[in-house]
Amino acid sequence: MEQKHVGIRDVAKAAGVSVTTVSHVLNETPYARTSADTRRKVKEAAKALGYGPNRMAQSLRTKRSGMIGLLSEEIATTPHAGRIILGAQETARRHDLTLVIINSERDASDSTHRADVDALVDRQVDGILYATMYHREISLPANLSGTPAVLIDAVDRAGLVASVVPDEVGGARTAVQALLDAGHRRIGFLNNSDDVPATRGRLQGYREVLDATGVQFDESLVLSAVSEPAEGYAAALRILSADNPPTALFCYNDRMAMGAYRAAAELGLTIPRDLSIVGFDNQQIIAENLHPGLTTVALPHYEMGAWAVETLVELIQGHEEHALPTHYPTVLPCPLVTRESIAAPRG
Amino acid sequence: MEQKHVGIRDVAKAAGVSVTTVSHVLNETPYARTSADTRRKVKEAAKALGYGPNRMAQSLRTKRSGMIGLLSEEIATTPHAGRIILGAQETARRHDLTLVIINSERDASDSTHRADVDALVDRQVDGILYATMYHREISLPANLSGTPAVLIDAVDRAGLVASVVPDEVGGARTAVQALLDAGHRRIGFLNNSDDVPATRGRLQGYREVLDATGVQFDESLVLSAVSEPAEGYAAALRILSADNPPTALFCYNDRMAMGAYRAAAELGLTIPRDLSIVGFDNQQIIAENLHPGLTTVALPHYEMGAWAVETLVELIQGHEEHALPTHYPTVLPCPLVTRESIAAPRG
DNA sequence: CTGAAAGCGCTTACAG
DNA sequence: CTGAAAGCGCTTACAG
Repeated sequence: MEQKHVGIRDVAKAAGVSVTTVSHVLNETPYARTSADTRRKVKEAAKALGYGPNRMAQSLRTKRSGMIGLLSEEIATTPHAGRIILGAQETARRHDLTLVIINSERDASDSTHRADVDALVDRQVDGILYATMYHREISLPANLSGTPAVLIDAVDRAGLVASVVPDEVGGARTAVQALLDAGHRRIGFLNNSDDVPATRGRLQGYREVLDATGVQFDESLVLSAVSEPAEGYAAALRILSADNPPTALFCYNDRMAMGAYRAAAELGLTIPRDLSIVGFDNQQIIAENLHPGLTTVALPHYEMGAWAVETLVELIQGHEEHALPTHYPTVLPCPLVTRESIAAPRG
Repeated sequence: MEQKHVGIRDVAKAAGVSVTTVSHVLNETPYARTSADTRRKVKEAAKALGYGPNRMAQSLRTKRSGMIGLLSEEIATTPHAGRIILGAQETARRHDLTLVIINSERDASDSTHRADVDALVDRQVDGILYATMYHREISLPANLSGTPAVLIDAVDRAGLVASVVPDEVGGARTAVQALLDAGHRRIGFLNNSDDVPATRGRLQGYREVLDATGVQFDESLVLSAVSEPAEGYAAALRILSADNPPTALFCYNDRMAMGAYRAAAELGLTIPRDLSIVGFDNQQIIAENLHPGLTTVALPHYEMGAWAVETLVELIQGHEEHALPTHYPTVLPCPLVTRESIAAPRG
């Protein structure tokens, strides 16, 4: 039906007015006064013709594309990423912004990253979101500096751009507190062996809350391993077979917790009767389907995506005064998701 | 640094030539002859100024935006979706196309879908990819008809637009054949209870390969349930506790297989010694981390994304002659991923 | 081999 | 309250 593109001129002709007037009524230009009758005629003509303004032409004229770019490392292939996209997209839509997503490989070269940024800049995006697949410290492509930007789940080594990350310390405190509240005092920690912010933050939270409760920190209760089920299994087996084993385990993530479940089963330990476990990440498919369901701490992916867009919008509009100094990353809470893997210690 | 936008005029000025010439050398216009010296000067000036053409201005002029839209239902939140995006994006990049992703809610209204299509059309995308979160039959928004489009993991009820789906029948044949090859003859099938193409196709494949092998179809061996771990567990418990239970289970998906593993464990059955299991989907986190690893059939998500973009590019370029009649959906193979859950039946 | 000029579809001072 | 005209940054016949 709309074989040939219908433009603002067609609407003007149909309504018997000038294109100027059509533009004013369709955009509801605040200072432009138009008669009710004219407005009606224009709107009717536009609807009848199925007119939609050519956004590229608009952008060219207004210097605002209404698009923001989301540059992400492997985001499309990592399980949590979807919620970042969702949070960003729903928020973007609320601001009438279209999200353009570019997925780069995890270990892409600097020049690839620069090319991705250039692609976005050439497309005149109004701002850029830069997301990593897990909480990391990164250096940004130099050509990003000309465009408003915010980092998601990452902090800028140079401390120049706004960023939002999960509250690793607080999340760990929450998780361990749940164990303490249930009465546990010997709490093992299966930590990640990578030197990333989450590793350090979760250890810090673990220690802080133990301190606050007056429980002596016991180094032998903390094991580091690759944060996957197989390694979590091995580490759990080791710690649970030791003398004076812990009555509860705080796992760096749900994947390691998955391994810990298997270790417990092999050792004849029933969860949570003989062993309480708390995870981190709230990775749906794991936490919901382990038996019993895994109590864990959720990462605020959706919220980070939403926050990032809100902040980007402020940057674009030049309301930076409202924003905090960008070198302090914004930290979002990690709430506890209670299922059935925690009980009081035996006896 | 690049405070004010550098345009083609700046390059022309710096190189001491006209904008026409700059355009020709930068775009390598085939019929335009330029001296080697001019080309060098232009390229140097462009690089020195960090010039990148304004894609919106280009598009406005050329009527080709170089963008294709990916409209998806919940794609960002479903575990497999990432691979569709990845396949589509890598292929798009190879064709110098930018992918614009719009995520719509699963049960969005028709008007929301229309609005999403309009958003893409207003942005002048050259074509649209429409993806669903699992193999489905759908009706397309009417306003899609003006734009080249291809469906991913979905077929058009009206049979008008090109589409690509997994070979459900073939995948099921492959899965069941693996069980037959191991020597099983009593093979249970835990099917999905939803009336979707995968349910029908996988049942068909199961029957076909049984027939081909001369194994009598036994209705009591086929159970239908919600395709989740809990229901898979219940169904497996039921079928394995019956008289003359099957020696192997073909599960509609890995999630149900996950439940079947638990049922087997409770029944004291060791996999694969006492019971062989084959799944469908190759959902990484499940299939890899179940013990023993789950042999399953992979869905060609990446390939569907890639195929869809290739086909869309042909449609855009008007090479439809190459394409098959669009009312036959293209079907892509589902290969077996062998792990450790299949062995010969006991005794 | 090179350049002047029209025009893609809009918005926006500006004039009336 | 309404409209003629300039111009956003490019590409592309066309002329030379």
